Amino acid sequence: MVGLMVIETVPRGRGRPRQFDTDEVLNNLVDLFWEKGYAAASMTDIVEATGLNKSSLYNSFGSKEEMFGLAIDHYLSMRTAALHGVRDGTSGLEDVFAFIDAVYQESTGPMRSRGCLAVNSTTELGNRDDAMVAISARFRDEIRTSMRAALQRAAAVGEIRGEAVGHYTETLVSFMLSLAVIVRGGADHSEVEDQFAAIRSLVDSWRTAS
Amino acid sequence: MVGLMVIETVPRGRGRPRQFDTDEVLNNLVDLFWEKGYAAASMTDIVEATGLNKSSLYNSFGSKEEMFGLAIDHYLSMRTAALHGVRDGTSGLEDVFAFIDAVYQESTGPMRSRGCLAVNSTTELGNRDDAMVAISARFRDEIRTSMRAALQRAAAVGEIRGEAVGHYTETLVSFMLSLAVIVRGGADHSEVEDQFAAIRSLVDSWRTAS
DNA sequence: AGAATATTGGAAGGATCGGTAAAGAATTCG
DNA sequence: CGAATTCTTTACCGATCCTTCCAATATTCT
Repeated sequence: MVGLMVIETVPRGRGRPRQFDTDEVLNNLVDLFWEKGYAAASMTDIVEATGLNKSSLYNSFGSKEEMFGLAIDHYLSMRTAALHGVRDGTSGLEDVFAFIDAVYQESTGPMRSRGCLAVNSTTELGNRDDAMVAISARFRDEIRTSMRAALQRAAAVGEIRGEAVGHYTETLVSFMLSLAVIVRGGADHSEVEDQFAAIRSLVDSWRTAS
Repeated sequence: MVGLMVIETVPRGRGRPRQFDTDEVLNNLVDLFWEKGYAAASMTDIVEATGLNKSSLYNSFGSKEEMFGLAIDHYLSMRTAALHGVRDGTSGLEDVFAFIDAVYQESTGPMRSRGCLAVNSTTELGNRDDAMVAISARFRDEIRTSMRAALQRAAAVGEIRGEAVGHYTETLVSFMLSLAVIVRGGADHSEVEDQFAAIRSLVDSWRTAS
């Protein structure tokens, strides 16, 4: 099959090859901005976090603002990939519960105090930068679309009422965003537990009597 | 009636009296940090926003960090005052709906892009500063307590199921926090509208058949 | 009026901010 | 090998960061 080769082999240009892995640098950038936010992360922090020289960073990734943009994009890609598990699942409410469980794992894991990079960035830069507004909207839409897909499957098999899918979707989006805030705020275990108990109970209450 | 005078008359000290109103300065600080966040608000911004001289600010309010603390406290007092309307109301679900309406007004008003200072600060500084963690917790608890009080009144008169008050409370907290994120993120009118439609529909669904 | 007290204004402080220019090192192509 | 190209290193830039100091100003108490 002679087809379109989407992913080219890495073009080994003429000059000196890079001594770092772009994806690894991106991950380090994500971690840094996730932890400290945009403004509080200095170029010195970036140099330390990536292990690269300042000039190498500017040459390869542009300004701090551009690095942040790349980091956010990278983060969103990861999140989107995770969300597609729910969106493209095969069951209905079961997929929703599985997703909630996954979020629960992260919300009680060692990285919990970082919250969500998208939410953190939205509240830090949301009203100042048009690009950030677009990214924020895309992030919420990604959640929304995935939740709705699962809920529509649930409605299709009669697990829940079809007319309520819209409201239910918004409710799930709401829980996801607020959890990011709560976890980032250093809430203790019981408070997080209460939130998850509430959302699980709520989703469960959506089941039709059948 | 000879009693304890809690509020003394303002002690007019010996020297030159202040030429500014402390409360007004505090309001200006709140507005600034609300709009720009902590890190992005420079001392120059603070000077401009308050109209005071830099030295006057340091003399009367301490460092930038202390000013931020005072601003957050001030903000929380205002929020708490507003929440006590719900907490100490006389009806049940009706008070909840009234509160939702009030939040709706703010979420669609001219200041909507500021979101909530407490939420913004939580996501910006939440995991770095113990004092911020405490303030974040206090803020959430304030909402939680008020919502629970209203829901308990609702349960007492049979509007809703008493066993569900806990879960319902968490759900309302969740909506309040996520709305702050959504609004701050520059969401368009329809998205905000969808969120409110969902929460109103949800609360309405809590009503017992009776 | 004079001493005491407090705020105000402006200038300057060291540190750190994000960013850049130029030389050195490593690799590929002719 | 030598030219061309690219990345890395080092040093440095002006601007801005938050903060402090000190003299000038304004008010109250004696």
